Amino acid sequence: MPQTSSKKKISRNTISRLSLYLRELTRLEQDGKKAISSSDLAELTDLTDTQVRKDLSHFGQFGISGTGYEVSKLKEAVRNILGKDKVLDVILIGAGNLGMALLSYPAFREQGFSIKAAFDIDTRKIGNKTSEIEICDIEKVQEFLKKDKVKIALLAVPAFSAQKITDTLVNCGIRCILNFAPIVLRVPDEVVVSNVDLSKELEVLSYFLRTAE
Amino acid sequence: MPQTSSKKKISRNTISRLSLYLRELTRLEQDGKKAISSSDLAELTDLTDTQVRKDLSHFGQFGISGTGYEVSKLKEAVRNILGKDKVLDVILIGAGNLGMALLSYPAFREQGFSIKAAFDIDTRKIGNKTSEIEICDIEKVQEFLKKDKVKIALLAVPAFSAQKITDTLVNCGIRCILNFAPIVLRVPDEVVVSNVDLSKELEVLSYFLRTAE
DNA sequence: AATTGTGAACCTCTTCACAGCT
DNA sequence: AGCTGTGAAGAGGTTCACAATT
Repeated sequence: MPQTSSKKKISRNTISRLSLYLRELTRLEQDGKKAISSSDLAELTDLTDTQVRKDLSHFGQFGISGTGYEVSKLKEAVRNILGKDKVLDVILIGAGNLGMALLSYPAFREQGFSIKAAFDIDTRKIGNKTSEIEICDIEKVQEFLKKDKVKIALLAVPAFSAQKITDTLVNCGIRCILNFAPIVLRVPDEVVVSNVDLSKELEVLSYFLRTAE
Repeated sequence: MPQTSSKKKISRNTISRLSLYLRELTRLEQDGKKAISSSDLAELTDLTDTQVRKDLSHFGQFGISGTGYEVSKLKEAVRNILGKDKVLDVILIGAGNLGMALLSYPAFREQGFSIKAAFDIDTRKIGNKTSEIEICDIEKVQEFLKKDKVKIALLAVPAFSAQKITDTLVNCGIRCILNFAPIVLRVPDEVVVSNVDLSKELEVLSYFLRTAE
């Protein structure tokens, strides 16, 4: 099997932390900061200096001994690692309360994500327009994905219909799903799912609230 | 220091998984299922049977050798562990797009969480009512928390104001924060924060999309 | 003098393997 | 026979400690 570049498998936690670094580096650059040390970056992200250096070391050597990291250079490097050097196209499935909030969430565009289309099953919603995006019939998602090779889907539908739609999406070439439905999705190995589960997060808080008493 | 019960510290991941178990157990109970084995529960949550048993073993012995677990009994046990035997009161800070979506998110009430009040800084929004909740001036949150001892806050405000409001909330007795702002919040040790960071999740997907190519 | 990059040590979480229970 | 509960082993992730670099 031909291996393009890095052999070692990088953990999801490492990638999550890279995302935090990118956020802080972007702020630092805007604030006109030129250089930063691993310990200062750790301070900003509530991590340790070694953790920062170890994370970065998986992808190359970006620092200067005695000086630290050049902010804009490191920012670009992390952007590239995360695949954010180009705009990422996504589609939205489900135009309920949550879906509509996602549509009008300005941070998406600012962060380099572009919602190309939105779909819903509810005929009363179809045809509505928000933030330049028209809501289309879910039946047309297959047709859409045949033309437009979007790889990422935001899934904001009720739990009971999430698996069925997921199967369709995967069949049509979707490779990444950001799932808001409170259900464990079944997907082939090559498809990546991230879950945003508000109830789960609240239950975690609830547990720690109780144990702290 | 008097220790109520268990000494050992339970990891956040374990608690997250308990939340998944609770979800599936609730479904199983609704479907009329009486008993379930650790391997079947593992199948439903995409985990391993040993993981399920190990997680539960931290809190006691709930199963019957040779038979498995009684669904409704285990469900109640997990509910209690997570502190969901009583309704959990929360307040909402920030009534923008996301905040409003949270207000009208029916799953909250269904899952035993109750939004007691909502606050915003924007005078145009103050006074509006959604789902029986009136949006109040953020200036009144201190006064509110003096009377109503809510311990959990949903923080859906822009990143630039998140830390300042957090400081106020913590001073007024808030102990748990579900943070939607893309920023690492500084809080005292006794305060627990969970983060919901859409950009981070998308960046993780973006990374895995790129490496899969 | 300050800071990076990294092997080794350490720690935490997951999985194995099996004794013991129903 | 089937399944739980758990000590021990294994895997994975984090931190330590320091040589190397500017």
